[in-house]
Formats: sequence, C-alpha cells, structure tokens
Amino acid sequence: MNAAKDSGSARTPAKTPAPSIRARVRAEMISEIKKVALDHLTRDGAALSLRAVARDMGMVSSAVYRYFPSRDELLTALIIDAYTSLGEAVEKADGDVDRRDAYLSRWFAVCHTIRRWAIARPAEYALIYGSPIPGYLAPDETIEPGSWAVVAMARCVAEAEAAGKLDSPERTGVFPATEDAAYAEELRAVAVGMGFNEDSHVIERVLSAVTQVFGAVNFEVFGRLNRVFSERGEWFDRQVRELAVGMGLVPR
Amino acid sequence: MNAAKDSGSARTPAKTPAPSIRARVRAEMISEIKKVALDHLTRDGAALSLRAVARDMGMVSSAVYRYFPSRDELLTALIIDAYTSLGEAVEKADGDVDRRDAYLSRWFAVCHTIRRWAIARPAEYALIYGSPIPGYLAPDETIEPGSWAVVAMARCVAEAEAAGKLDSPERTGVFPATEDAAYAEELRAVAVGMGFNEDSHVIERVLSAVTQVFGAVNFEVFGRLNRVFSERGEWFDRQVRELAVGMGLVPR
DNA sequence: TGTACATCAGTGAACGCGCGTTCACTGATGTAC
DNA sequence: TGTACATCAGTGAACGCGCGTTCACTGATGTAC
Repeated sequence: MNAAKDSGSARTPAKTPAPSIRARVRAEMISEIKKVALDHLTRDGAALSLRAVARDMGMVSSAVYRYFPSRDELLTALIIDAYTSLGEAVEKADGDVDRRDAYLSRWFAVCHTIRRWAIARPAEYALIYGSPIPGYLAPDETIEPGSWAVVAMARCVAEAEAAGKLDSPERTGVFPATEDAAYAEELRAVAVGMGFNEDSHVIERVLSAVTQVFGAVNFEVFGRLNRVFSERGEWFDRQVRELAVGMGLVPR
Repeated sequence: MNAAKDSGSARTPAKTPAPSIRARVRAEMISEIKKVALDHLTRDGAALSLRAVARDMGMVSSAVYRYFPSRDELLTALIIDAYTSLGEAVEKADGDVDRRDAYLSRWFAVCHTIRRWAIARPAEYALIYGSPIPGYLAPDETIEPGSWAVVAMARCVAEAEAAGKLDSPERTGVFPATEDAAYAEELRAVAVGMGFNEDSHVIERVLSAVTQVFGAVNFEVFGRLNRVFSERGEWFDRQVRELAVGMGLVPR
C-alpha cells in the first residue's frame, strides 16, 4: 500500500534500495499469509477467517495484525492479487502469440487463458467474478486492475480493426444503430476506453463477446454445466470461435 | 418436503383436505420465516443466520427448529423457492404473449423477465446463480427447478424451429460441425432434453444465447457495469435482439 | 357436550465453538553515536 | 568496534460478540371417547 515506506534512500539511486533482512522477511511473511489465506478460500469458499489463517501459519491470531491492519485489508490484497495474476496470465498469453498480426490466435489465446486460469484457481475467480462478499465493500483501488483482462480481450479486436483486418461489417452483421442518444454516448466512451475508435462498428460485438466468455466461465466454474457437458473445453472453444466469426476476426 | 403429511384423509376426496387452524398457522409461519430470511439475505448478502431470523420474528432461536430441522434445510427451501419464483415469472411472461406463434416476442419476454426478476431480487438471484455458499452443498432436489428458466428460453426457439419459422441456417450462420464424437453425443442429449430435435441446427446458438443472457445479468446484478453503462436496459435489450437474429428468430 | 389425553409451538438456559480486535508484554533485530 | 536506544515481530490473555444446536419445560390447541 505505502510503497514509499519500503523504497530506499534517494541518495543511492544507482543501487537496489538495499532491502534489509527484516524487510525481506516481512515481504515473505506477507506473501505467505496471502498464500495460506487463498488455500483457505479454496477449501472453505467465500468465508475468510484471520484466526484460521494465523492457526495454519502456526502463529497467534494477533500476530497477523503486524502485516494487515484488518481482515478486510487482507481481502482487498487478495482481490488485487487475483486481478493482477489473471491480468498477467492474459498479457503473457497474448504476448506469446507468434506474429503480432495474428489477431485470431491472440483472441483464442486470451480467452482460453481466462478459462484455464479460472478453472485452476476457482477461489480467486469467485473472489473477483462471483457474488459480492457479505459485509465487504471493495475499495476503489480494485477497479483498475479489475479491467485488465477485459481490456486485453478488447485489444485483440481493436488492433485488428485499426489495421483494417476485420471482415466487413456487412458480412458479419453488426448491431443496428441505436436511437438512444444517452446510450450512444456511453458506448462511444466505452469504445475509446478500450482502445477503439469512438465510431467503431464492432464495439458492441466485443462487449457481447466479453459478456459471453465470462458467462461461460461462470457456468463452468460454478458447476452449472455439471450434468450437461463433460466436454467443456470443446464447448468453450466452439463458443470462442463463433464469437470470433461474429466480430469479423475470421471470415464466415 | 413431506406433502403427504399435510394432505387430508382419503375418505373425503371431494372436499379440500380441511386444513386445520394449526396447519394453516404453521404454513403461514413457514412462509414468514422464509420471507424474513430473504430480507436478511438481501441486507447481509450470502451469510444467513438462523438466530438473526428468529430475532427478527420476535421468537427465540430454538423455536425455528419447529419449522426447519437445520439452517441448511432452510437454505435449501429458499433456493427451491427462488428457482420456482423465477420459473413461474418466466412461464407467466411467456404465456402472456398474445399469439402463440410470436416466437420473437416470447424470446424477448422471457429474457427481459429473467433480467427484471434478478434486478428486483438480487439476493435470490445470487443464491441460485452466484458463487457457491461456503459450507453448503445444494441437494439433488434443487437440480430440476434449477433448469426451468433455461428450458423456457430454449422452448421459444425449439417451437419456432419445429414450426419451420426460423430463418435458414445458411443466412444466420451456424456453428460448424464438430469432429468430437463425445461432444456431439452430449450435444444431442442436451438438444433432446430441451425440446429440440437431436439434429437441431440451432441448439448451440441457443446454448450460447443462454450463456450470454445470464452473463449479462450477472454483470449487471453483481455491479460490473457500474461505471460503464447506466443505460443498462438498452444494452441488455440490444444483446437479446442480436441473439434473436443469430438464432434465426428474426431475419437479418 | 364434556372430559382425558396426545400433540404441538414456543421458552429459556445452556453447551461449545469461532470470530475480529485490543493491549501490555518480552525478546530479538536493527541504528546512531 | 562497542554500547545505548529505538524499532519491530510475535505472545498470551482478554473483551464482547454471534453462531448452530440440544434439552427439559410450560401452555395452548386439537382429538378420541
């Protein structure tokens, strides 16, 4: 939180800020606490108890207060970590795609990475994309990291559109023009915020696709596909491909 | 749960089973408890406390055990009630559409009813479509009512397809054939379970649409649209319309 | 119609538990001179 | 290099609270004769 506290003196800018042993141990403790807390979330669902975390770490419950001023601050840290972890996984997947103009491959990589991350870490996924936690209100600092994954999805398409590589809207079919001026204005703002031109033809298709991808992951992670599909990877892949077609990333 | 307990004697089948005063009061108490429990869920989120419910009803906590043998049984009753309420709302909306062959109107009515129901009763929505509740495992009896809303969505399209009123798949574009035999088999089973022919061309489109509708409602109810759209009804409506186009309910 | 008995709703106390948080404390680790 | 002091991690006890559930009980309501 208070990064300045841990940064070194301004007199020695060339060298690493010389992290004292104590500072290093402290950082390790903080990440250990978060790890144990996550394990707990994975086992017990949305209920997170400071005392249980302390117990698992072999310390007394009050000791945790040396590292987090309250249970809610620990929750906030976990949420930010989860967003960051998902965001980094998605960025890496996007960056690992060979050629920069392989927009379709990037779209697939990003979507499948989101799904795989969610399946591998269901507790963290529930934390950031599940129902709100009783008695906890996410602070503003969680908003920005919360948009990374969505922005990464949008970017694949935005860059394709900017490069003129999208199939023509007439062939893929776009949302008809809206008559709701307030809505149109909001839509332009969203488009710009996601890296599109404000008059992009595909922005609504992209938002739909984002909605559907997270809807699909929700269904799978929260067990709603349990007695329906066992071939869930195939089903997800087919949805992602069809969304790509709808956005014009691949000719129909 | 045990309906036979409350039904009257078999000797007097013509008359209503003569509900004793006690039985009537008991039924009222049960629904009062559920109502208060729901109010609590609405205020406090996923955490449900028997004691708090008893307190709100002005009775001692142990008295609740006259009506529900445990907290989890109360939760189960609430979940089944929520599914039932949503299902009935959807069925009514579908039934209220004027002409039986107005498939598109029915699709709109059903989807908008789901959204409105979720917005009006966010706690119940979270209960049945949110992240799982810590320490609670939904029993099998919740499965069947859990599918009503989805089946109603599917039925609008299944009946349109059976009546030959869907736009041709060549024009709307369908999912390409799969090469995964296991997946194809599951898909046929799902199609039949939802009232389609097993070789329906639109079943995957319908499942996509269901996924997206619930994804959209999730985003809205769980606050993910908070700083993005205020014109959420318009955005939802446009998605629903586009899904209808994709399924062939309306010509492109 | 009246009485005796069985059923049921609700009480109040208790059990055993876990929770978040505070506080005065002990030692160990770091820092300044 | 050595000493005095400040900082910090972790302890242990306690506060006050809420939880689900059990149990013996009191009265009121229903039922059978």
